[in-house]
Amino acid sequence: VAARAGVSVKTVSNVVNNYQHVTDETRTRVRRAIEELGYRPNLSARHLRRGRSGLIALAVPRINLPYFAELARLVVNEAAEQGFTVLIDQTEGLRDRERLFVEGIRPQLIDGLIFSPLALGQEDLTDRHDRTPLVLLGEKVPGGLADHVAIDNVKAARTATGHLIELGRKRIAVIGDRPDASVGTSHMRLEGYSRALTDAGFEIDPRLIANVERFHLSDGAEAMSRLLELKDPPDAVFCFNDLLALGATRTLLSRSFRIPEDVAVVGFDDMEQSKYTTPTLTSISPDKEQIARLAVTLLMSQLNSEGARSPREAEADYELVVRESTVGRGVELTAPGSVENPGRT
Amino acid sequence: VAARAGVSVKTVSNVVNNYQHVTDETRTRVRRAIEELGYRPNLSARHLRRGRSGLIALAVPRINLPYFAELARLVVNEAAEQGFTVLIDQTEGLRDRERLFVEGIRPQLIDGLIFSPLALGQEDLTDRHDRTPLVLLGEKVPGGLADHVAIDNVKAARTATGHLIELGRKRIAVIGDRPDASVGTSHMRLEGYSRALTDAGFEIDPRLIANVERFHLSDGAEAMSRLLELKDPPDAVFCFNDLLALGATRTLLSRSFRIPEDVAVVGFDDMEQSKYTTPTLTSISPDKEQIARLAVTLLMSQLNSEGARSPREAEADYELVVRESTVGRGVELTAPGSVENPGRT
DNA sequence: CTGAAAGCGCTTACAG
DNA sequence: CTGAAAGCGCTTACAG
Repeated sequence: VAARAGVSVKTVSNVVNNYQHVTDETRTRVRRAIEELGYRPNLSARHLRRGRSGLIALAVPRINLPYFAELARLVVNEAAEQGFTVLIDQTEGLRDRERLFVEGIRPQLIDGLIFSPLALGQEDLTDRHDRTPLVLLGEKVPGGLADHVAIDNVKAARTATGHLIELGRKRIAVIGDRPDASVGTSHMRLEGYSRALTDAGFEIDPRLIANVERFHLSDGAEAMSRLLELKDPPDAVFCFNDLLALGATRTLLSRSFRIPEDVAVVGFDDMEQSKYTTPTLTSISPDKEQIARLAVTLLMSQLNSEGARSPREAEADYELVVRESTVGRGVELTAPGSVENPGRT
Repeated sequence: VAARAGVSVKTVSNVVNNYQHVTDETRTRVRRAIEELGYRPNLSARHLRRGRSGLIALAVPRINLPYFAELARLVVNEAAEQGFTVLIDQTEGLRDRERLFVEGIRPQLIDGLIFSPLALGQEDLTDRHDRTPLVLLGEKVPGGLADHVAIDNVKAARTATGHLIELGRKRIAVIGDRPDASVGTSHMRLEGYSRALTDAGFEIDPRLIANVERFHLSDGAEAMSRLLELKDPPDAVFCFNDLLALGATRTLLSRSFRIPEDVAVVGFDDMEQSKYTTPTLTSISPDKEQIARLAVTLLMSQLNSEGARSPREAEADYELVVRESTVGRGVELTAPGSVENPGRT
């Protein structure tokens, strides 16, 4: 290597890696040599030798979905602070692809995986051969087989539904049930919705539960259309994410329903743009920064623990951000949105 | 390695890499051995030996901005088809960070870089020591120093402005000038705007040119506020991206201006959600899929060409998607948006 | 504080 | 069709 530009290989290595025991003078001499020769250490070689690559993967259904895009941004930043680089995998929410990633599609290249599954089942984790440290996000896979970060979805859905009840809404619909995904986020949010209604002495009307294939704009728009066809249509709708809510909003406004006067709308995720839609969208806002931080921290703790550590659960905070879609322009203040019901204390 | 599970190292390698000259029987025997031992090839070692990592980086200002999120999705998919994995860098649009990435922050780890710069200057490319293949996106850096993919921004801006002129608008404002960025996208779009006006015999009123710090929602909202304070406010506004347009829309609607009756709005980028806002947003829609494909293709061609190849320019198509924000509900058809003026033929 | 050597786990000419 | 060996470019005990 650039050894003959001054001293020995060892010394160069010491300088490059900022180790001790090098005279200041030698250090500058080596630095200059590196500069002159345009030397760049080969990271693949370093990885091979160190047994660690400094790469982690983030696997999400689709990176362009606002929630995942925002999360990706935070994970990339958080990882960078720990000296790690993030590479992106897209599962499309397909079970087969999700299994592939959990099984380790890039053997021994990545040091860890942060994974937001949609369809993964417990048995996929039990079968797991790959030993890459894993942190699961959001969707809870039963069995406690891996580290997991999420907010309390049941409680959050209760908060959202409770908000609508407090506003005096009587027929509260929900968009986002996915009956096929027996376990998971949808299920927990539906549970929270049901509990809130029951607690308030409401009956649960199954016709007000609209299911969807995916959590996209078009699904929300279509589901809302179906709800409006009921002979006794809803006066409020709780959507399991903001995209569904925007889709529903579109349907409502294009049919000249007023929001919130005729139908109040609540979303989930609090994506960036929900502050700027018309009306601005009331939404459950998970602390995404905290989620990203917890995920990276848990991953690092796995990396630094010898052997298998017992899996950990971490719960992130959330809050309900109240905006025009439930309370109208009346309370529109200068602030972008008032806050109510913190996730935990 | 798993050699003693059957034959020799060479044979195992042949099997793993799907080479010829292995009996079917041997092949299955080796496969079984691999399975039994749970063997995973070490990719770092392979990279070191092959001199190629199969990793490419995508550097964008922020991964959560809808345009870049959508682009990232397509680049990741396109790269995956070529057997490459994408890792994400965020520059925040800061010149110093952009220089860092162009200089090669991960020496010899990535095989190539797809880079969407905001602040990079010609001299940053001239000084470049790093030899990693590079493809620039969007922002054109003069000097023809690297491969480059973009749409014709001048022409696209002309199309957008021309659309407003055809609709009979007289005072057409623009949001998105960035006077400090002397060269670049903003500049070209402003140029297209000016030409369209001049061609139509309009005078250019500098008070109708609103500049912004960044291309975010809040910048659009603020710029629109400023334009509305003019004693002769605009009856149309062309925003240099959809986020600016949504911010402007928010300001307009919250002050009870009607879109498009009072003010027509055109955006740029045609992000997913612009089909579902109220009103839906007329926007210049670059062919993002084509951009991603061209970018990856150019990168691969650099990888496969021995020595330095002379830089190439590739132009992607665009179209103007006309929606409610310029023509109102009247023409709302069943289709998500009609199309006008293809980018090129 | 520094030098010479081994080894991380692959792949690939080179013989056989 | 297969075996034994060299080498990718680092880092790191091990001597000195």
